[in-house]
Amino acid sequence: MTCRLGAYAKICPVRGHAEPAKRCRTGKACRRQRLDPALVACLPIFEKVPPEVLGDLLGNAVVEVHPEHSMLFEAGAPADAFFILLSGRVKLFALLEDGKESIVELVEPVSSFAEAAMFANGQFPVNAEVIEEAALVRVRAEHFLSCLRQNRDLAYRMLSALSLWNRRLKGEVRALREHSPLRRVSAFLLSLASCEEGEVTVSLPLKKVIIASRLGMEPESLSRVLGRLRDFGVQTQGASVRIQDVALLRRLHLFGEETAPRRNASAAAAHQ
Amino acid sequence: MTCRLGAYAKICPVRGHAEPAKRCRTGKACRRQRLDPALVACLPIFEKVPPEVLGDLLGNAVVEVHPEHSMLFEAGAPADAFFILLSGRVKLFALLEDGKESIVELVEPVSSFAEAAMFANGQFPVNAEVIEEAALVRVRAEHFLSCLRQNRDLAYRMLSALSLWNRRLKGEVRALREHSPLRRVSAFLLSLASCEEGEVTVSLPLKKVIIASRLGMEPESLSRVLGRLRDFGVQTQGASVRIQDVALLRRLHLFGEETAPRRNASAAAAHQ
DNA sequence: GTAAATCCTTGACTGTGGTCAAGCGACGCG
DNA sequence: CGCGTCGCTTGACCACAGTCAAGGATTTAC
Repeated sequence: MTCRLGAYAKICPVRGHAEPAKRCRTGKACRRQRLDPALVACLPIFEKVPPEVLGDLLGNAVVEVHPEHSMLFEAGAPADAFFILLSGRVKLFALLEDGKESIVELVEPVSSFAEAAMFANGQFPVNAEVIEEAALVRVRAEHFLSCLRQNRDLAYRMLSALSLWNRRLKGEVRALREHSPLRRVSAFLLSLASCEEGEVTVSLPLKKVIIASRLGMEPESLSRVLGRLRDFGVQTQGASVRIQDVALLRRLHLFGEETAPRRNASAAAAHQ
Repeated sequence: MTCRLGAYAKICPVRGHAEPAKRCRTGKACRRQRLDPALVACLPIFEKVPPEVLGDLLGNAVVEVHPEHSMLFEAGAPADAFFILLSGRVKLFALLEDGKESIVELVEPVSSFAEAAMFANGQFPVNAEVIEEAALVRVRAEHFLSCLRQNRDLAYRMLSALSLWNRRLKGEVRALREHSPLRRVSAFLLSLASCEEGEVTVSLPLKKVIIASRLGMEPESLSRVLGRLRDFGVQTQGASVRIQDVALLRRLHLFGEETAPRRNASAAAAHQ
């Protein structure tokens, strides 16, 4: 269905919610509010969890708003929970012998972290500190794991979803490493196309800035590539893209510009 | 420990075994030989499985050598196994209404496929055909899942490992999307460095061609970048790289070339 | 309605990564 | 020893993606 474009097939629907989970300005204490499960349903581990189960799984979790500089956990502490970052930023870091920090990762919304430690049933391997007022969901390991125990299917669903994500990400890495921007764009367009040949009109599911960044290029470059694709029968106007010949675009994607004859002449002729 | 370089920390040890699992030329029938668990221990799902358990888990699996064009499974068939490709190539594809194929993915060694379908306990969503004589391990779902059932810890270990891989891959995607080749190389070097500041000499764990491809660039570019890094106190000769000042390299990686003063003068002075 | 803002495109310029080609050192082999 | 291959570096060249800046196009606000 996606013709070797696995990487981009799943690109659009999820990730980066439009509204970054309203941030309530609090002083020091972390204010709490109920969590809408839909906000986290797109996370890899929850992707295959049925919505009605997800609520139970999270155990009426609340959103905690933590101010800057608050520590979420320290390395070595028992990993009795994992976290979902809805907005703000969190820094994961290790402390070296000489007291210096070594940043392991900057977590950005929306994503979970410390799940691995929880599953490993051990201790947090690093420290976590809020570096920008953050809305967080703390999921208690005890409850979470007991849900998994009661509902064996759940673990399998998560394994399945994570396997798929691994596959997707690997594909994306490959595409970024070895495909030109033009190929990445054509792959993206093809992943949107519903048919395998002939003409089709697709509508871009996101703003071009976002698409560009997902494809690893600047919006200007995306514009230019779309312009270059015009010679190959791809008309773009606004968010709707008309692909005159899906098979042609696919050849272009697979074999590059030389092998695919331009739609230039015919297109130009048709215009007049 | 890796200072925001998560993506590359795990780059070296695993992946792409030196010897691609000896390929025994067979006619049509698939010859079998015992499987060395060490060959597959590096796969994401098995990464955290203790070696002694891995043998049981695979249930004295054998390596089957399948000739080109053999079908491994068809879409819709019950997903009663998953596969590990040791050598050769396998094509995953869907069949469209009009009978045409749509390639979903080309699987390359060493990697597993169809695990997601097995975990989901359903049917294979696509067809799989060997397109280049392939050494494969077929892991029966029944046995595999019953192992998971008996040893609950196993599923958690796999969840943990897959979560970590997801994190790593996400990091790698980010690096490829938004870091310049120079930054990727410096990140790679820093991930090899054992200390956080001062001088250190690391030895490249792989051939430069391989490193270059992992970092998403041509070997020539890697050469040039290493050359440019010489101005910043990074001397390369052969596989050994001497980093004069790890902290300096880190600044370079984080903030770019402008902010990090060149080691040019001092280095040149030191040489004479 | 105009004005403002946002989104997108286009142009010009520059840096630089890919490509082709040659050169170099190390190593293995007859 | 010469010869080859192989891994790596260097140079020259060019295509092209990033950047800055300007100008449309479209939507939103007032």
